[in-house]
Amino acid sequence: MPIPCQTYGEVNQLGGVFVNGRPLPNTIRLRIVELAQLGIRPCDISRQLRVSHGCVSKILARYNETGSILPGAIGGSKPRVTTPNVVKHIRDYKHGDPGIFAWEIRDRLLADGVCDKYNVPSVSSISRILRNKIGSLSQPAPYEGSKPPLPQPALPYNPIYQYPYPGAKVNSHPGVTGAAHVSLPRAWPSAHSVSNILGIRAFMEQSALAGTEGSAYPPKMEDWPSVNRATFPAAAAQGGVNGIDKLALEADIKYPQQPPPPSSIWNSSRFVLPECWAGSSDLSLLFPQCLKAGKGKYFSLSVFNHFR
DNA sequence: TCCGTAACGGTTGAC
DNA sequence: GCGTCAACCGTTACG
Repeated sequence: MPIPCQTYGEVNQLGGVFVNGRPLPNTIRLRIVELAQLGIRPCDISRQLRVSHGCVSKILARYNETGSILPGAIGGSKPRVTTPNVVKHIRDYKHGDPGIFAWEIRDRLLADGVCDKYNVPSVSSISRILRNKIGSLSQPAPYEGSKPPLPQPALPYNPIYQYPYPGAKVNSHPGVTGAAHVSLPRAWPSAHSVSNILGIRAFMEQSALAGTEGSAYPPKMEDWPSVNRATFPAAAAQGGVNGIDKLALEADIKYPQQPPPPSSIWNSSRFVLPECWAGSSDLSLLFPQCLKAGKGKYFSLSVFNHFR
């Protein structure tokens, strides 16, 4: 039984803070995968970060499967399977054979490749379509008229859904195959992959650019907010939770507003802390790939290796 | 002791 | 604006 925590949600058995129903901050998720890649056992990661071992297991499993450390899309509804195209085919089948059964229509949708097993309408759905949308064959369907409907994709899944089909979780990144290993850096250029994230610059730029057109991430909390919050640094002096600043965690939870502009973060190859991070704790705690290069300045490890 | 996973209570967002 | 539904979340407990 988690202990209620007045400000930051609840405290788990390990003493870590979590918010029920909400994903862990990306910083923690990243650390979990980083530590796993360093060969640290999940049980040790769990204890060190004060995250339940079940959660560690889940995050690592997901990373193995998808190459992404990000949580899935929360909320929303499943897309409709009865797209205009499907309805059209149902109507065609019915028109060609008025005595056709719904289950036969379902089989034909599969056989003709109109749908696959994941998005084929149920028999009851087909019956409903026959009853409501088709009814009398002499009447045009609602969307058939002088003004055609807007085109819809054959697979109407909302792009925010990473996995097009239930039970068929595939990586949404191009060129990604199923097999993956935690201990090996990803070879593909995944915006979510740790191998890319470990290039902290890309990490930060994507964070700062979240929400801009073409960004890999929507401008929401799920997308790297915790490292660009004005509240991020001060919490170190207040005692971290899970090795992560409380305020950073809180910032993650509350969807704070504006990340610093990229230009304020990156100065050429140097990572320059935004002013709002003044007095920051050592970022290398969160990002071991960063090397402190002086007051408020960090180098990414790759930059360091390049110049040494 | 470690790990995978089902159950649980919770949040979220499309409809 | 609100309720419903079905996604997802992390924790906990169990084997």
